Amino acid sequence: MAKGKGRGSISKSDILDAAFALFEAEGHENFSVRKVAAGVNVDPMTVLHHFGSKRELLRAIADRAVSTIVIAPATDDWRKDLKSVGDAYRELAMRYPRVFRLHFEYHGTGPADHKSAEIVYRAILRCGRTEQDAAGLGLAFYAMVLGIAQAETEGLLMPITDVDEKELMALCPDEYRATRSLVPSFKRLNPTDAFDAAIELW
Amino acid sequence: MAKGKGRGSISKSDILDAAFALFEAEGHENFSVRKVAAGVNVDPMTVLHHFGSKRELLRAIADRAVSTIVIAPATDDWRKDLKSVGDAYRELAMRYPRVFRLHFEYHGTGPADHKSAEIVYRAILRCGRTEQDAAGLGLAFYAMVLGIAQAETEGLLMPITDVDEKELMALCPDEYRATRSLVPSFKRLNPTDAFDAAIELW
DNA sequence: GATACTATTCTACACTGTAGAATTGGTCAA
DNA sequence: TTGACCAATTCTACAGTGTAGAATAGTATC
Repeated sequence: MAKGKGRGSISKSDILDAAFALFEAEGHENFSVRKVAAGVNVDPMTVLHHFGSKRELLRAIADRAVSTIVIAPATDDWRKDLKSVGDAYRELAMRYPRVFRLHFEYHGTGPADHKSAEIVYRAILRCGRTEQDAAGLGLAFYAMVLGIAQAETEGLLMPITDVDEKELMALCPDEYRATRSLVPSFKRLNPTDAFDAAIELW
Repeated sequence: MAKGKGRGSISKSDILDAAFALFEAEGHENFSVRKVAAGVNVDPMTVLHHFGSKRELLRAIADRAVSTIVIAPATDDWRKDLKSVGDAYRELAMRYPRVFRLHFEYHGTGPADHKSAEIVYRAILRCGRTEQDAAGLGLAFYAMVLGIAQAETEGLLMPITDVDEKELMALCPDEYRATRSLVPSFKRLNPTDAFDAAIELW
């Protein structure tokens, strides 16, 4: 069963596989180079030899996640295109919620992938924006999509809990009139609907 | 000069001050309980005694940042209100770029503060949304604002560098037509204008 | 076979968070 | 004043971290 310890018995991508799985299973805090190494029965320094440093290993994990995004090709409906890019990122976030955070850490909030960026820019240009506006709006769109996707993984774009409800209802009734009036809506919040509503703004 | 080492010579909030400053100066990676302790000439365990754990100390740092936000009171112009909430978060992000990240970690992407949330919900309700839409849009607005603020701290909502320009111009001219056509606009991108344009959508 | 090279492991170091015990100093009751 | 109690502080120790640098093993080229 045990693979020999000789050279080549474990490849760089095997290590990345294990690292990715470990990160997604254990989260950032409990992730360590040594655990990755133990998982593939290899010396910790072997991991570093292949990836240079823990930081670069994490970057590789983030890149691997992004590379699994599937974007639908552009259509003739620009809003639909925006939505499908957004959906792709949301889907990624739900699939790998923990790894998704790394994306923020290593790519900030900009387009990590030229292909999806092109779709976004094309869509925004097509709805009659100036080029200067389109540049800024494109990045803003990304920021929104990633923000929403992350909110979803954190459980913030979900129906509020009873505890939350109590907290909100404890607020001063006329100082927090709007907040309180929305409590029933927060209770039946649907992430997908919320996301769609946000896309409708564009 | 040296404060006595007796009890009470260093308060919990002194420690928090030092921790905050250290985090903002050194970043998440180089932050440690032991360094905080050394900075105020105290045993590391004293720090933990006051805050329970490193994690809770970080949470306290994040809370302290959020508590410095100054939100302009609501006006009769709802869009102006949205903008001023957004500006407040952007300003916070620019003031404490490193600590700002913690906000993501500990509050996700939802409203950390009921006061600013109330302004947002009130604004969105006032422009004729249904309550169900307003609930989702309110959270989406937050996600966008925090996303943009973070993008700005990462240098992504800035004019692109010559290196970036080269990379973009190396893309296939007709597959990436939109991206390439926007390059001049990316070069003279103004973060504030971009943010304003995004607010205009609402 | 000798050489060169690269993947892998071994060893060691400085650093981390924090559990648990020991100590110090202040406060209040007797 | 003495003693008891308690909270703030420090001490000690431990298991774990990333990784630099040296040692080793295994493969490919001459």
